[in-house]
Formats: sequence, structure tokens, C-alpha cells
Amino acid sequence: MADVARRAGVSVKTVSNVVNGYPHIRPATKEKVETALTELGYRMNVSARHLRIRRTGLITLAVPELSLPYFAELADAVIREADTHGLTVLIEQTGGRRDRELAVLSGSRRQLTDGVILSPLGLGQADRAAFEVDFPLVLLGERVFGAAADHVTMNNVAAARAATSYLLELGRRRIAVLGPDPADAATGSAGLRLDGYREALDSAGVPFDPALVVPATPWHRSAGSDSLGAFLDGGTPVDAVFAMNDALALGALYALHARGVDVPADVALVGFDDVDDVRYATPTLSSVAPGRDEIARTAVALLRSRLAGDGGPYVRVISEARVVARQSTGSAVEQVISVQPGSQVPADAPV
Amino acid sequence: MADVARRAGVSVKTVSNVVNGYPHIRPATKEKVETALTELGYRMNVSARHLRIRRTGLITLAVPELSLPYFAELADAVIREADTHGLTVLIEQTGGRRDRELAVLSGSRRQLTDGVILSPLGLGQADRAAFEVDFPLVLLGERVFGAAADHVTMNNVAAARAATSYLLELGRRRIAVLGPDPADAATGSAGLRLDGYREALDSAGVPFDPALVVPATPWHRSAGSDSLGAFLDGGTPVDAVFAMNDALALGALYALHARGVDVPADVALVGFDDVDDVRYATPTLSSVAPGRDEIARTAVALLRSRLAGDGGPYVRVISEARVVARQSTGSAVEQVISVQPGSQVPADAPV
DNA sequence: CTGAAAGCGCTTACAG
DNA sequence: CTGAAAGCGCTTACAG
Repeated sequence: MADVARRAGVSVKTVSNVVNGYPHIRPATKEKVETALTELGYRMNVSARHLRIRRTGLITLAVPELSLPYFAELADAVIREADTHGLTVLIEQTGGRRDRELAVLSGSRRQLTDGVILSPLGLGQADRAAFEVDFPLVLLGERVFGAAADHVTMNNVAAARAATSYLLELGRRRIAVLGPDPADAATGSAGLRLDGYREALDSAGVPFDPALVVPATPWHRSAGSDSLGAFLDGGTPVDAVFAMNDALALGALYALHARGVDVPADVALVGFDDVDDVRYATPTLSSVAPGRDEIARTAVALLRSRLAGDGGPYVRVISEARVVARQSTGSAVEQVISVQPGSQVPADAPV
Repeated sequence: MADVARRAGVSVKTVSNVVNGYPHIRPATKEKVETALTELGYRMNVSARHLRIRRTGLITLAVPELSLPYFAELADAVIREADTHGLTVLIEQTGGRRDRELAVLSGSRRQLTDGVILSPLGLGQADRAAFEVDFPLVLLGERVFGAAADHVTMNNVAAARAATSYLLELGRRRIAVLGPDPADAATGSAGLRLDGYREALDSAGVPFDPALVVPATPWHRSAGSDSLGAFLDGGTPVDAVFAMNDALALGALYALHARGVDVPADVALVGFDDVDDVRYATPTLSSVAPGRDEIARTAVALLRSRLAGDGGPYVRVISEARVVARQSTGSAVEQVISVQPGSQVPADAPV
């Protein structure tokens, strides 16, 4: 930069002003500087800039794994959204491991970025204190509520209730629920979605049958296939499956096909997450869309606002969710069956 | 760091040595420093460090989109591999757009990282000059050969030949090839895989029938479904489909099912990439595994070696590929049908 | 509108 | 094995 200044016959301050697009520069000066810039092939040393301005323009997105389509699509959306604001995203894969999630909050890489968006899986309600950090942090998902951080989540109970109600309206009465984890806290996705399932049964006057609860963990396709397969082999009558995510649903579909069960004629199937895949399964899968783009947009917006110095109380933003009907519930064309509105509440509001 | 030094009663040099794990420090000194470090809650300013050592420990991985499972899985593998060497990965999504790929090589973000792994899609053979850059660069894939950069690719011709031969050995004779792009250069994935397909037909003495070439672009599920659907509706007899990637294959499977065509009884199907999904399709999909982990490992190793100052001639590393048989070709259990060995040649060797 | 100069927080020859 | 000091390349009060 000093070389450029010398060549252009100005001070480094002026060069800096030009490089950073500072407005009040005499056109002639600007021109001289720009010529020198290109002649010398100047390239900003960003580390020096970061050192000086005490900010890197990088943010961390920590998710369990990119190989899981839901997180790959979320990462895609967050990267795009950050891009539009001049922010660059560093992705950390935690594998859902508690120690790696903690490392995201305090490890050596922490210092690389200005803030963190974390989708915890290993950390739970008991680890709330770990989220009291001195940098902007946005939590995603349903593992932790009420922490001292901004939080973006979806309306799990309402969405699960809507999906289950939809199956009930189709006349299904023996609805298996695939995915609960007996060890999971009540506030995890599994607990909330199970609540929604039960609420829907209650409203319809259909008794809850524990025999229709099919645990499956982790929420991967293989677990969905294995768990539902074993359940089907057990002979419990069933006419619908509500899977707690799409990976489980795709695994379930595989298990159903393998046993010659027709979907949706014999068993209707609804998943959760609305990942791209479900539109190419045979039959195409009905699913709950959690509002992925809205989640990405909100998470980045919250981080930016904190980065800009917003010191207001932590908030919990709930995204708008939809139930999307496709062939696996007998819908020939894709259609939105119901919309669960989003909202915003204080982060420490009751769930 | 100066504060820590003062508190520990040593110089900043000693603090730096302790923080960076420099070996020859008296244990008592080390202890004193470590105490001061924790008492003061010291956290390294990484920008200052980067400025000083002229390196960030970050590398760029530029792929079309994370929503495409192949690239999500590749990113996963590259992140893991980089991790084991203390490198952090910054992912750029280019959308396969030429301008964005060029921006990866010369845009403002370029200065953030020490080197780049780029999987080009918009840039082609004609843009070879764009790869003459003054930082370590590793190219992935089949869009560009012979550029002045290290290159990791797979044995496309051999792998496509093996996949086609496998279908021929199953007795299939009317093998449609899904994915060629008439506009694509001969050295792109499509051209090379088509070459392999034709070579296999030739060896088997089966005449090449242009009516069995089914163009499809981009290589997404929807294009696979639409293109193969239209082809099937045209009534050309067919008993197998070789799809140029798994997304096309999954789309093809959808189109086949939609028309009541049994896979594999009526039509056998082989995809390419061996993404996770294919093991959960119904039927499970046979596919060509390009050696994803080896590609990730090699790409990172090449970058590290250049970063360490290796000035040797550019190389082209060809990964080991396998044909994996599953239900879509009548294989009840997953099995490796053939292995195409990898190799290493100068980057400017003929393809 | 522009200049001269200090300082961000590290690392590393150079001495000892 | 450790210290004192220079310098990496920027930005920004402070003057003018």
C-alpha cells in the first residue's frame, strides 16, 4: 500500500480510502490511485485489515454433518444469505458430538470468526451455561431452549400436530410414529413432535397406542429402515407412518417396499424436513417443510444485528412451517395442506 | 500477550513459545506462563498471527452447490481430511457459473485462504489460462485437462466402460445412456463417459445405436426424470440404462416406476458417483464409486505439499474407481464388480 | 479533501 | 533457554 501511495504520489491514507470506496475523494486522485493499484497488481492483505478493524467478516456455521441432506441444504441457504451481506461462512462439522460442539464455542478456531450459528445435537438442556459466551451466537433447532443466546426454531408441536391431523383426515387410524428416542429430553425434536402427534390424536378422539411408537436413532435412513422393518415384522396393524424426519421416512419407505406394502394404499407416509430427495422418491413423499430459507435468513439477520451492537434481550424466532402433500399420502400433485404461522418471543419464554 | 508476559514475569517471546508449543522451555517457566494465560483468559488474536506468519491455515473448496449430494459428501470428506492436518475449509458455492468460478481465483475473498481446491463446471478447456495463478491450486473433475495446476480426477473412460460391460455381461443389449450433452466438450465428464460406453459396446461387438443416447442437462434428478420419461414415451426398446450420475439415475428410476417398468426385470439401471442415497432407493441402485475419500485425501495432500514449497511439475492423480452392484442390476447383496486402478501422470499428459 | 504517525497483536532474527 | 526490538500491512484519530 505504501508502494502504491508512492507511485500515485499520495499518502497511504488516500490509498486506503480508495480501496475501501470511501466517498469523498477527488476523481483525479482516485484515478491516479487506481492506475497505481492495477500497475502494481495490488492485493489487500486481509489479515492486516482484520487485525486493525478487529473483525474478519467470517461467521461459523456448525452442523452435525454435511452428508445429511437437511444440513447440506441449510448450509447452502446460510452461505447464500451471508453472501448477500458480504459475510463468509466457515462450516464446522460436529458429528453431533458434545465435545466438538463445545469446541466450536471455545476451541482454537473460535477466534477465526466474528460469530457462530450452531445447530446443537450433542449438547442439551443441561448444558445451557455453555452458551453464555462473549460473542454473537445463534442457536438452531430444538435441543436447547431458554439459553442466553438468540434462537431460531420451528413450531414443532404445531407442525407435528398438523401432519398427524392430515393423516387422520385421510381416514387413517393406526398411525405409527417413527423416531422417538426414549432417552431424549422432552424438549428435543422428538419430544416436541411426539407431543404434536398425541395432541392430534386427542383432538380426533383416537386413543394413543404405545404399540405404535417406533423408536429409531440416529435419524438416518438405515435406522428408519431397520426400526420400521422390525416393527412391521412384529405384525402390529398399521395404516400410516409419521416419520420424525425425511431420512427416517425414506428408510421407512424402503422397509415398506421390501415387504410388499403399498404406499399409500396400505400405509400412508409423512416425513419431516422436506429435503429435496423426497420429491424424487417413489412415491414422492409428503413432508413437513420447516421454512429452511426463513431459518437461514433469520439466523444471519440476528447475527448481523448483534455484530452491529444490538444489545437487546435474546429472542426466539419461530419459523413458519407447512405440511406438503405428495403421493405418499395419495396426493397426485404437490400441495400445501396447512401453514403453521411463525412468531417471535423472548428467548426465555416457555416452550 | 504482553500482559501475560508481565504477569508471568517473562518476555512475550516466551509466552509465544508456550502458546505455540515450542519444545525447549523450562517446565517451571512453562507452568508460570500457563497460569498467567488462564488467569487472564488469554485468547490468541489469529489475525495478528496470520499477518505475521503470512498464512491463515484456511483453504478454499469451491463446488457448484452443497445441495447436490455428491458435492455435500465431497465437502464432508475434504473438511475431515483438512481437519487432520490442522487446516480449515472455506466453502464457496459457484452454482457452476463461470464468473463465480473466476471470482474464486481472483475475487476479494481469494486473499482469505492459502490455497484453493476448485471443482469447475462453468470454466472449460478454453479457460485453461485462468488457472495460471500464484497460489496453490488443485483442480477436481473432468472439465479441464492439462492446465498449469495439480489435478485430481477419476478414470472416467475405464469406469464407464466397466459399468457398461457389466450391463452387457448381464445380457442387456439395448443400453440407453442418460446424460450426454451435445454442447459439452469431448473431455468433459459426459464426453469421457460416453467414450467408455462406446468402447464397451465395441468390445462386445454390440453396434452403437444413436437412438439410445438420451441427452439430459443439468445432471439433476428432474432432468433425469424428464429426459428418460420422454425417451420411454417415444417407445424405443430398451433393457438397461447407464446414467452419467446418480441424480440422473434416481430421476430415471422415478420415470421408470411412473410408467410401470420393473427395475431390474425389464430395465437394469446403473448410476455414477455412488452417493449415499443410492443405497436407500427402491430398488437399491448400482453405481460407479469414484473414490471420493481418496479424491479428498489426494487433493488436500497436493495442496499441503505445494504450501510446503514443493515446486515440482504439476501432476494429475487418477483415483481408483469401482463398479458397485446392487438391486437395480439384479444383485441381491451389494458387491464390487470391478476395480479400475488409479495412477499418477504429469498434469499435461494426454487424456 | 489529504498527510504523518501511531498502533492493532503477533513472530522471529539477533543477541546474550 | 530467554529478552528487547523490529516489523508484518493495514486503519484511523489527529492535524492541517
